[in-house]
Amino acid sequence: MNPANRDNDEAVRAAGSPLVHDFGLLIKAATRLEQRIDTALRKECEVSHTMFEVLIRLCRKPDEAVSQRELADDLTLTSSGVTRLVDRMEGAGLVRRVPAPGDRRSVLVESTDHGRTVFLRAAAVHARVVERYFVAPLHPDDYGRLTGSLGAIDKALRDT
Amino acid sequence: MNPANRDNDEAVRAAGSPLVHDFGLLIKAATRLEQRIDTALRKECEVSHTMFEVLIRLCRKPDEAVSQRELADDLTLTSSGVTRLVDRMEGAGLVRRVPAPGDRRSVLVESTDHGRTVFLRAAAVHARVVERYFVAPLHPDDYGRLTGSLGAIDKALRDT
DNA sequence: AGTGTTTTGTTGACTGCTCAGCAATTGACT
DNA sequence: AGTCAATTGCTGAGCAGTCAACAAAACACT
Repeated sequence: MNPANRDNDEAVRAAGSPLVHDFGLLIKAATRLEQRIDTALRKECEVSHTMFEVLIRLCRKPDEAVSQRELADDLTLTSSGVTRLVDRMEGAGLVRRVPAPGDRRSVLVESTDHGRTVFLRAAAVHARVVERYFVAPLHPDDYGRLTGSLGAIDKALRDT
Repeated sequence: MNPANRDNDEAVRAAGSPLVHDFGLLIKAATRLEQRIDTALRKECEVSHTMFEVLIRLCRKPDEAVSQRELADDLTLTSSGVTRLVDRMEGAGLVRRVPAPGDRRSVLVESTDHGRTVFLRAAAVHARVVERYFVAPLHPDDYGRLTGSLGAIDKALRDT
């Protein structure tokens, strides 16, 4: 058998490996899930999923202002990505930039009243989709294991 | 208590809900995982993660040519996204377009020899990252449950 | 106090996708 | 055969992010 054929067979084997398939499943499920949420939020609340994630972070504690850097880390975005995201959200009246007391480089972002109102409507849409495609398909005792596993993966990623 | 305060409290409660957190974990873990793979593949093999996924699909069976439509469905992309992706991959010599016998609208895509070579190198990189951040962090018996759960979620998404 | 390093956010140029609109081909139904 | 609908891929325009380069402020260390 010549080398080209060996390569070919090896490629076929590698492409069919269960690890490749399982990992693909994670990426695909997450992608599809995010797309569902995003289109639902855009249609019903005129907010993108990313904006919704910002609002989650901002509404977690009352009157909590969060620096753009912190947002970037939380959302796995670059700082310039956050700059532009906050630009759009500010334009839509969802958030407001305020200077950070004690650090004149930093910019804090806080939710407006309108932002909180939109967040509440969006949270209902979000809950509906999550319930339907994330909770309902799972056996009840698999749910806890799934989140535990995801937590372990996330930890491994953050630790390095 | 006035309505504004009630909204505020409700927003705080919604933002802190465990479902919101757990779902965020899934999205975040998948995003970070994909970013790792993508940067590793770009650095070591000069291929994006999306291109790698195309090669997986094309190398699964020897000499299997796949239509662009099929690729679009598999990768959760639009057809125009695939058009442009295949343009770039063709430019890089990884794949080749061939006319579909029996349907003059459709375009089949097949891997070149160079595509298979690159795929083999990329598969090694992919395996390394997946092993480290997807397999290693999990308890062995959680792995099977995780993929089962992901399969159930993916099925629910595809069925509707 | 002064100097080099790090952190923070912004900007210009680019990438990789989407959406809307299109032409070509195919299929479905009389 | 003839028409109307659906499918397939392509293109222009636009959006949401990246990266590289930057200025301003803060920090570290003599």
